[in-house]
Amino acid sequence: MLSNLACPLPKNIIYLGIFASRVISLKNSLDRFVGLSGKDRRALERLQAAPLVQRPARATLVAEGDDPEVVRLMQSGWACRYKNLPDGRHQTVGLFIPGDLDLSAYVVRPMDHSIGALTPVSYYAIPPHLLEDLVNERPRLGEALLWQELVTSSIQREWLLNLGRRSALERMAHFFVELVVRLGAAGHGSACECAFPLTQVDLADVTGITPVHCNRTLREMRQEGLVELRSKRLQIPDLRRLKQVAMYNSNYLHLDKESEHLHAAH
Amino acid sequence: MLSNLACPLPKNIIYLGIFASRVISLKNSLDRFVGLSGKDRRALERLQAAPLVQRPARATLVAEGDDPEVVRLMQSGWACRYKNLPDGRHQTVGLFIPGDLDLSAYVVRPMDHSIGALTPVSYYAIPPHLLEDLVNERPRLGEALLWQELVTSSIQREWLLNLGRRSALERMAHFFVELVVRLGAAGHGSACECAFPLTQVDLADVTGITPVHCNRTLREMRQEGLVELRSKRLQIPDLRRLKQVAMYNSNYLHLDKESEHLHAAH
DNA sequence: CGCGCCGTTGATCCCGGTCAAGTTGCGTGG
DNA sequence: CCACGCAACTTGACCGGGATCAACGGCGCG
Repeated sequence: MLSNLACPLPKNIIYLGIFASRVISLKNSLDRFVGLSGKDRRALERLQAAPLVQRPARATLVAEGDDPEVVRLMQSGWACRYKNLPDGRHQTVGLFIPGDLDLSAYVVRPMDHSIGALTPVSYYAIPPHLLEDLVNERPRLGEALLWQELVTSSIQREWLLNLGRRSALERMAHFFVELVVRLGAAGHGSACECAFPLTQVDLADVTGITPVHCNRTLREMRQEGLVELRSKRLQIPDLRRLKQVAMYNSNYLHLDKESEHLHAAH
Repeated sequence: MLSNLACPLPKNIIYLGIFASRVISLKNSLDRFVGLSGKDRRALERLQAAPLVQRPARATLVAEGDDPEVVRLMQSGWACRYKNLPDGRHQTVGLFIPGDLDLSAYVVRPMDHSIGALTPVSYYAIPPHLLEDLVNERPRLGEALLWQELVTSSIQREWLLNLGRRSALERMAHFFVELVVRLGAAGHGSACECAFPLTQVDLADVTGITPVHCNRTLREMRQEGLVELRSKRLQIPDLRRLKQVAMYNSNYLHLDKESEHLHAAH
């Protein structure tokens, strides 16, 4: 599975900048959810003690059946969760971008899916007990983690709707919109453009179609002026129209909690 | 949406028996995950203070966009989560059976999906603050709730694989196996038989196909001797074969934590 | 220079969707 | 008691989105 993806996220440099204060992205994302006090934030900074692991594109970070030993906080690059069937079929069931957290190891149990690097990645390998201490000390952080998990769960439900009821073109449109929105919220890319390091095969794995049909659908979208996909970058000429095509409803990302910051911070 | 389902879970009587000690099923399910101490269990019993709500079949328990005000602990009957598209298409994205918990309200935010009763249901309407107090007092319970949520998430991932890569027949087979296993683990039904109050339309909503094709697929399964579905009961003559057809792998339900009970209890 | 990954396109097939028309069975009201 | 209505289930005929199989071009890298 090791390979060498030619264009490893041009924006990595920016990610690194954002992570100058290394856990800031996680703090931002947790903060958005529940509102953190100064003490909560300082407690979070202890995560910086965790080692930073680097892996090449296409590396398997954790395989189905493994007992994961660390909680992973993505620092740069993209990764995905995926599941296999014994006859070779497989489906991507989730996407990690920088700032995303994988809590699989937080409550120990064998993995029911695998995690693979889509690009070269780096992540903090956080020992579960470190997180556990943190949560015992600052219960609000535990709530924040539950929040994180609930949002991940919510995205999965939208993907279920995607795979169950949207057409191939609608699925791809929906995925593209979700992508710019999530990346935008995390501080990468604008409202209508972002990095897109996935191959067409990767994209087919995400959308539950075949690579061939993925190619044809992309051509159609290109001809319709819905998206442009060149040199590992995604451009959306008319986001409003793409959202219409995708029947996109942003409610499932729960990105609108900013107003509630006031409640807990002090 | 109100209707009158003729056969409201013959086993309700048994459910009621099981709930003689009303939260026992929740305790069992949480206990399986993390192991609870005597104090944890006694704390859980405070949930009995929550009011027991009854709703008819086909009632909407919570609608997309609502701000849910209570955490729901299913006591009897079946319910499901579902999502709609503006043009009328919709997809079931999760199933509630007795003992299941919906934490949507635990961290307040508008619902990104709806919850509907598939049969007459009753559930405990737990005020979030009650749960919050419980968790602050007994952090282990917070961990148990996170566990619950992680397993729910895991089931959703398996459903993603289902919708993305399994054929109609495989999906239905997989759903049936999951059902007997989950119901069995919750103490309802045997390894090869259980209640099945869903209509073919409900089943089509779950499996992401049309009711017509659902009917034909059921016929095929019946002819193959894979399942029998009569008078709201599901019978599986040869569970092993059905599992093979479904390419079923039980790892995602994480039902094998019993051995770890010892760790925390005292 | 050649191999392998990625993207692209054509030809053909088939699973599952769509439309339409029954049938069955139960609950309700005359 | 029967008539009616409606929801669930069933089946047939046809269609089409997407899968499958196969081939080829571009290009980065060893």
